[in-house]
Amino acid sequence: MKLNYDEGAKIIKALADPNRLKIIDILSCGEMCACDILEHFDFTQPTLSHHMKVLMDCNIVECRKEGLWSYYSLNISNCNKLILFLMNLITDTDECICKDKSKCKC
Amino acid sequence: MKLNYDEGAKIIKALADPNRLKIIDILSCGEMCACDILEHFDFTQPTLSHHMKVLMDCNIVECRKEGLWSYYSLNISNCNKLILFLMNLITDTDECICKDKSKCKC
DNA sequence: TCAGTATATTGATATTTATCTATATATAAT
DNA sequence: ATTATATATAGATAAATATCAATATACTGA
Repeated sequence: MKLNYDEGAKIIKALADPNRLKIIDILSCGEMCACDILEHFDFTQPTLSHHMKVLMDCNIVECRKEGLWSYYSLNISNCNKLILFLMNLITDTDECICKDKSKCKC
Repeated sequence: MKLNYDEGAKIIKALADPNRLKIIDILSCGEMCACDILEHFDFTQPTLSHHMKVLMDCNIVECRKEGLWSYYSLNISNCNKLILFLMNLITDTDECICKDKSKCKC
């Protein structure tokens, strides 16, 4: 599966916040429940809930419910796909938009 | 140099737009002047100028002036640093925030 | 010097978003 | 049943931002 600009931008937008980057860093060690994640931050519980929703909407983070708790974890495969997308983007490949002679003279 | 969450988020925010992703894709083949970049888009010249400013403010893109023309190019080294930042973020490394026992029980 | 061209800046507007308080939901324990 | 706890949702607000039209700047060529 190859991401297009819109799909890529949606995921990147989800990462484009220092607090959400920190959440991803925290989850890189393994799954963690919301209340434990919240301890690392100064904002309120609904704000964390909002951030987790943003990360889940783009499938970078997943959730497992157990009793009262929600355990969050990274979807590493999708994280890797995003990084691959970025590496493709900055690399001069044959499929690059630049090679479309119909629109570009380069 | 290691990026922190704020620095990382600033760069990622600059990429968090489908049009700017396309600009980066276009520049991955080499430098190009603004008017040639603009041909790939439907928006106006001031809008492109705005997008280029955003990309330059976070040092992902550089500009070389020659007469009337502004030639833009990727700063590949900084692009790579961003990708490295993301790879570190999603990887369970020793420097991970999780290992800070003072705040986290994981 | 004047006209034309490439790009940047300004100011305005509509949309998005990060955050909060208040409240709802759902589960667990007594 | 009632109370407590973990999380989600709703609604409001302030800040950020993508875009445009209009204008400014700066260089080129006649």
